[in-house]
Amino acid sequence: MDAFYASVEQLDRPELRGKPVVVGGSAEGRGVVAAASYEARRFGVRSAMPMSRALRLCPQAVRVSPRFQRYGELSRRVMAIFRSVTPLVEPLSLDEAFLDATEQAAKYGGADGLARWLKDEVRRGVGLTVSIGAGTNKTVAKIASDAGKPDGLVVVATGDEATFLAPFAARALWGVGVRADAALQEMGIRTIGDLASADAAQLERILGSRGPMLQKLARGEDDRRIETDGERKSVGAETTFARDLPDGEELRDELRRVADEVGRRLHAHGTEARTVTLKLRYANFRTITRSTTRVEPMDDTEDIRAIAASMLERVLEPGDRFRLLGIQCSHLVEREHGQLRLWRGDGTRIEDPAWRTAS
DNA sequence: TCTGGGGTCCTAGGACCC
DNA sequence: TCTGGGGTCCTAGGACCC
Repeated sequence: MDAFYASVEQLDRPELRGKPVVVGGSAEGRGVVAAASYEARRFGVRSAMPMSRALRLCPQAVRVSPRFQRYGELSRRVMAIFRSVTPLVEPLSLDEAFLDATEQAAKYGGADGLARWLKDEVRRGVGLTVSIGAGTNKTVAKIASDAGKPDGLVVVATGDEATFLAPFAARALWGVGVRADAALQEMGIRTIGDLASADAAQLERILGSRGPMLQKLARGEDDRRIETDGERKSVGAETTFARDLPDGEELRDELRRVADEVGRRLHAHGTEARTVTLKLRYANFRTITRSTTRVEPMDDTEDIRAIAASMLERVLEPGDRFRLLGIQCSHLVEREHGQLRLWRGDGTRIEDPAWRTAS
């Protein structure tokens, strides 16, 4: 989707159409930009930018707080349109998905025809524009969709993969972030084409074990499948305070609030968790995590809060000030209400399907 | 200019087991 | 008296994605 959150706001509030819209937290609350409309991007406003800076660049921009529930609704409708074409849909986020339509494309007159049909359906059914990239693998499709934004449609023919990718910045490749990009630049590698032809040994020294894989992707060789059954592995919540907090009542209140939120989300997902991780960011931005794992899964907010609180106790030093506190739960286990649970002497759970049948 | 919040995956070291 | 090799699990940190 194009500038998804901002586009949804412009869809729901016609008075915002044609205007610079920036979705994100407030500048006073240390918010950053989650999405910027194309009108705002013309002023240099970008995602992940501090809101204070965004509003300096574009003072006339309308700032809107995110409404994730609403974005989720529209996302589900878009994904449903995708699934009406093929069951092989892999959502990457609320606003992006891979589709494997190898079997279905011919029915629509090929990749181009299918892409046009999808764009029309989304515009008609949801009222938003979508950019589509088509190709023989994920890397090519992804970069093709970025290349055409907004409202784009780029189809890369079979056999043209490496040639198509070569001129794009290495940073455009999935898995090359700021760090890897900086290291590559130092080696004189700027484009995907440079990466494709770089010395393999040198690349591995710089990127480690990811080197060979990234080089394969850069050459247009990518045989990753569409994964339709992505199971959630963690549930968490975190909050950045409007101002740095010392240890005290306020910090304890925040910890309680975050624990409540995590407990609520855990419940909503119908899961319990064996591991609780406390995340703290100091005023100087240094971030630490502390985790504890229990044999028995927990979903009780009070348990989560107590565990997080005791970990906080253990790291606190006089004079510490924090800007962020978060709690993540992992090692998720499906919740079984009211069902008898059996445990072995060593603390492991009896989950043998044969035992379940026998019971 | 001053850095969100939701995640995933990987690595390295250490405890522990046989 | 000195220390293998296979494995799993946990912890902490960090890169990366949208």
